[in-house]
Amino acid sequence: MATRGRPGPRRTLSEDEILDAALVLLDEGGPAAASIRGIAAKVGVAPNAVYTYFPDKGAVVRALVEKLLGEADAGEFADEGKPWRDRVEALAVELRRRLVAHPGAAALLMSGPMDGPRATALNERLLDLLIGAGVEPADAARATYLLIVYVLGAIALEVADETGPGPLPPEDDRVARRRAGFAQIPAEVFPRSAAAAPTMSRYITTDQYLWGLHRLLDGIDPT
Amino acid sequence: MATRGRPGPRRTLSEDEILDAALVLLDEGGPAAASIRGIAAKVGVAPNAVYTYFPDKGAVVRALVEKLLGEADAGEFADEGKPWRDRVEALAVELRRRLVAHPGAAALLMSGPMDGPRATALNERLLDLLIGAGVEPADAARATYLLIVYVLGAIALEVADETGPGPLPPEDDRVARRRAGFAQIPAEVFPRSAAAAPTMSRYITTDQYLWGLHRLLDGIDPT
DNA sequence: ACCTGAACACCGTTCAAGT
DNA sequence: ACCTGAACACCGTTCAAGT
Repeated sequence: MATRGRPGPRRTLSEDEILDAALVLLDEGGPAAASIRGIAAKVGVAPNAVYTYFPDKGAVVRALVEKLLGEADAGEFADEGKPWRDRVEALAVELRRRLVAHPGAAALLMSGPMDGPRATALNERLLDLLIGAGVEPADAARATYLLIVYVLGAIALEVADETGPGPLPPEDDRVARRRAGFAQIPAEVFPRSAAAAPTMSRYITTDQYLWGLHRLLDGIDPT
Repeated sequence: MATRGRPGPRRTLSEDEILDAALVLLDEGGPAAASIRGIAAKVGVAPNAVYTYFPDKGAVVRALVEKLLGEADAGEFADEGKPWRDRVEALAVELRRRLVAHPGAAALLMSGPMDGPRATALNERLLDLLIGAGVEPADAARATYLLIVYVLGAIALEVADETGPGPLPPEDDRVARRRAGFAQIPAEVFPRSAAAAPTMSRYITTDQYLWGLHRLLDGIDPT
């Protein structure tokens, strides 16, 4: 559906260039840096030129979240030859890997409804996989949502732990910093938590993430 | 530890008054309304007077989240006579009820690390409960985190679904609105999702929330 | 110690104008 | 159609001053 009328002087930008600029700013400087004015400066136009491509800032954020979700929706979990648990695990790991690479953007994940086409595609993939595994369709729908809540919740909590801008430090460093924090818990007031501090400091690791995922799959497993 | 020197002209405010004002603004006008300037106007001081009580806006938000978490950490789930599953359920329901009553504030839940005293108290309570139920301490720590991820993730996704300011409409209305939205899913592209639309529209209900919680408890249950 | 007025360096967004 | 300059109504935060 080509629009009528003259094509205009030129189209110096594209939606994707704007989203890429927003993501880079988010990665480098955190949420404050990803302003409309910052994005415009990054791509070399006046601030209000952005409004030619997106109606408002919320639309930019929504499009960025969608784009990130879409990029994660691919990979080995599509291999129908593998056991369904392995495929779910592959998807969960891939989603986490991609989103944690952009902590500033990942923090925006749950800032709006998940109703875009990419989110629906993710839902569809998981639904299909679970039904293929023998889960009753109605239960598969609920289980899909449960999985999405867990995966996105775990990722959101993980990146929420990181304060400033810049990329996420290596897992080991983050665990060490948490351990130092948990060491401050007063054992007189919170004896259980103080005793569990070594375990708690590993919450943000891949193995805790997978442990949780499998406890959840245990509750879903139709066999 | 009383501070030395003269007491000052007067202390017209308290931390709690500021947090209450912030919560009311958040409830009525959404995140944009809960500005430092808005809060100051609401409590009748100049904008910068707020900085006598909190070092910056982030501290106000963190304190508000902590306060909300603390308020939810109470109730019947403390009854040690009841089965542990019922107690976890009571806590989960209470947390959701209280947080969903303030959707604007609930959206801030995962915007920072959960390391305050109220969050630790919640952790302690759950840990104690699970260990009392016979779960191995190391597993209990992991299970506690799993439960927190699920509960907060589900609540965050639920309130993310609501766009504007004002209180959350009744559950029935929200379900109806979602059903209308899901009805738009193209069945040719997403056959599974389109077929599951009636189930999906109920994701934000109490029974789906509890269903997910119990699938998760099934994976944790030591018996 | 606590509060105020004024200012600084930002925002998102709109509008009229240019091509 | 697309972009610009200028402006509007906001932000969070700081500073010097008052009591």
